[in-house]
Amino acid sequence: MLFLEGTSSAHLYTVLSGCGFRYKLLPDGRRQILNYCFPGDFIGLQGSVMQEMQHSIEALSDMVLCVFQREGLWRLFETHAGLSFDVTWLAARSEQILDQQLLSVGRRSAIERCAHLLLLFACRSEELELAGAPNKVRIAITQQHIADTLGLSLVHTNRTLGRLIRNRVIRWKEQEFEILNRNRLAELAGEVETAKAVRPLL
Amino acid sequence: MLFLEGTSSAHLYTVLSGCGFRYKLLPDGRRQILNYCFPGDFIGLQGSVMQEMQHSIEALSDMVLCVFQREGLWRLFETHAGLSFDVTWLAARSEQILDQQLLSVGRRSAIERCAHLLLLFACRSEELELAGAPNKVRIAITQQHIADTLGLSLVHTNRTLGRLIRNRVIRWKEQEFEILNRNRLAELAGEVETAKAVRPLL
DNA sequence: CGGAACTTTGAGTTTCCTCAAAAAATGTGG
DNA sequence: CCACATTTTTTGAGGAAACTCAAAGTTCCG
Repeated sequence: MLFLEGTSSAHLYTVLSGCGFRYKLLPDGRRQILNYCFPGDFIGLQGSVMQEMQHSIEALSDMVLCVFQREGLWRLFETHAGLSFDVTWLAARSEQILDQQLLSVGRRSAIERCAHLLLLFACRSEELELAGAPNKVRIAITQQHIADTLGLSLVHTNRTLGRLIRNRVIRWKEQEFEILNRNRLAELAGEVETAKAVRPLL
Repeated sequence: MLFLEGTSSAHLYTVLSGCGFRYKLLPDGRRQILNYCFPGDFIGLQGSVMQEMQHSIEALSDMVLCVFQREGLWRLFETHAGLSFDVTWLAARSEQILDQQLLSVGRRSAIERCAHLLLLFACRSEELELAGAPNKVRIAITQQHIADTLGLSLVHTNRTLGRLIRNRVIRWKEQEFEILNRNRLAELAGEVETAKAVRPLL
């Protein structure tokens, strides 16, 4: 599944299962991943509200989406105050996550960025109760995805993750990583873990 | 004027005049500016919707704000579908700008970041019709602000801007800069200028 | 006029990048 | 289950972008 930037997609989606990510490209191919979309997330609000999408979306695993008609958004606001409030809640929340990423990419070192991202994945995973075991996160990404999320090169990302692995802060096997030393990770990220917010169910 | 992170501000604001910026700090003082707030922008949606603000705000000039009660937001959704739609529109728009910044900070070189930011300022300034002369932007920021917006050090920012000035791409005097070669700037930024969106007036 | 804030420049260092290639894992068809 | 192609991870080496420290100019402002 793939939506391309610039297309005026007529739809809004809610992720029911699976996950994917939003990203932007520069003309020469450099890619920046903006955020990840997990179940419960809303996709396409920008495209619904603005003229066209300014980003692209790609799936990491099979996704099941609930589709809304774009024109329906306006009707939703007229007739379902509660739901439209939730839409706005989700928008505010994803803005918060973007804020965090921007802080990370702008001001944290490579190892701090990795620590913060892994912690973010862990938090979201727990929030969704996707987690089988605690501190284990199952997500189908490659190191290239991590590099493009953190604004680092693939090679440097690999070396930095390697450092975390060698120091027994995390473990990384196949499509899953495990946090061995959460305190150390939080210390590196330099941020208090975010209080879990009650998420509305759309 | 200053709002501190973590405080549970009971208010929502619309900027009527003046401008400011949102930012986050790391424990050791590193600062990342998230975005700038110009007239018409909405401040505090996150704080209204989530438990507390995760960022701080600082004014660059005297600001006149229109204050809403936080509890009023829910009532607004119930009674004024049109206005609540606009609130969401503004949220989607600021998310778009955050996306752009994230791309910039993550994947552009120092000179590309500067070019992109200057262009962004110019676009917003024109959109607001604050601009006296075309290609002139009046904004009360220091190079430290630019550095903290772009995730660069002050020294490197200074050298990079110096390069743009020496090459007659821009001019910089006091609280105002002028774009001398807009094409070159756009070329460096590597992005088509965004189509102007019709902004709702709150 | 003097102090504070901001800009500019120099010098040396570090982080992160690119290029290149090997090793390991994954997937595919026979 | 194996041979082969592809993708992903890992390692080495050298280079460039950006950083830090330090200090000198400038401008701003009371």
